[in-house]
Amino acid sequence: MATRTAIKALYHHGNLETALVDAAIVLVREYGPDHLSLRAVSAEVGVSPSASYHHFGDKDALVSAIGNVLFDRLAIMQEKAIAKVNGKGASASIKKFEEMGNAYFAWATSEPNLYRLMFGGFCEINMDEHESKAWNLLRDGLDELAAHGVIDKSARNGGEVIVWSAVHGASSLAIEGLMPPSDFPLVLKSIKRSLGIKSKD
Amino acid sequence: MATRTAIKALYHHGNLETALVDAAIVLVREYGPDHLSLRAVSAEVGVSPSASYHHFGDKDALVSAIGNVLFDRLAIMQEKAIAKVNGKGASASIKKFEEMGNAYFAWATSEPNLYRLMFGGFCEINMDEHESKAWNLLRDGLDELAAHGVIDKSARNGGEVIVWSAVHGASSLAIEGLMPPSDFPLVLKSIKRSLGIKSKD
DNA sequence: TGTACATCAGTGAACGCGCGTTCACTGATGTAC
DNA sequence: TGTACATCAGTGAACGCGCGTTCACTGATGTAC
Repeated sequence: MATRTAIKALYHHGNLETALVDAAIVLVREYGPDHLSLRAVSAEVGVSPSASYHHFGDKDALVSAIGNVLFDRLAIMQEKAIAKVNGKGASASIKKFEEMGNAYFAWATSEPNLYRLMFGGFCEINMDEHESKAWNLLRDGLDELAAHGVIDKSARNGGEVIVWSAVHGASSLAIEGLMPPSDFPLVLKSIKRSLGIKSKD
Repeated sequence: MATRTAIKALYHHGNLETALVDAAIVLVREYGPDHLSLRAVSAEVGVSPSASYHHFGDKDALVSAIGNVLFDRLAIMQEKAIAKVNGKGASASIKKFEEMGNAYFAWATSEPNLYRLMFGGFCEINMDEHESKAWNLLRDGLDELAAHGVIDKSARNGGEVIVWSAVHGASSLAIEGLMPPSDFPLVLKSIKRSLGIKSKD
């Protein structure tokens, strides 16, 4: 029954929690992490401001939920980029590693406001769940490089921190207009050099 | 005359602009860059909210002023750190370079809220004046390394972006609890490796 | 040195606004018999 | 299958608040003569 469904859609939402998070992401993307308000998010979804309180204890809880979703999305973008790389040898593992970095940087710079929310101290990030998703990608990538003998043990050790620092730093500086995005290849090359991966160019 | 001075101190401030910026920094340091309000800043100084408008066109102008002052302070900290290094040879230039990085990281992690204001998209940074102060320090440091033959031309090229990305990234990740501060030496070592500077340890 | 006056640097009341959060409520849904 | 009722997922009005900004104003200061 169309009426039934329409009423249901209007009244008992069914997916309010997800809808609120999605709407919040739309608003953050547009107006920035400061300037986010529960009332605006509720209005965007078409629900009363107080409805949110059935799903989130307070505004901070919503913001943290957003943060965790964004970490997921970023990781998914990276996974897609890796999946596009064909082959299995040492050079494929290098290519995957590069594409992971490129995907990260591309996502960050194309979504500056979302990236600011993630890393600007706005949200509590659930380390166990989401940091480790980003972290695991990086760890696996480095492990693969090590397994193919592309990097040695001493470079493997602490590689995650080294790589993430450089890529995150470049993303952040580019977003804030302190580094031209076109310089990212330089940063990527320096990361490879610091890990002992020879550049082809 | 004491009375005269007291009245003057109360009324015509003389240094309101500076006082507002200083008070704002105190408040940002404590409560974060979001949560800064012109009214709170004015109250902190002991002046009416509208007084600020004789010195700053709007809130954003004050925030940008803060940002520029903070970039200065950070650069000054680094200059102090460099100044403590004795000697003139190649190894002194390496030591200076390391201390510059350490000073940057130490300042950032000890003032997370100030650092967030600088790099969180809150303020317009006056590139010509202040970015170049940070930039010039880095440029000079790298030039000195090159002059002493510690790094070669290909490493010198683009060195600023590479170093700043890594150090800024590590600072930001540490502040957000995504990297233990004790890992910074690893990052510093990797920077040196990527520039071709041999680690002593 | 004293006075008149322009300018400077503040005051304080008021504006309209959007915010987070609360509360008593009610319509829709699911379940037990 | 039908009914009674508990629970779920919303409504909407209201709260008190702090905000950025404006405006007409006034006391203090500096300057010209």
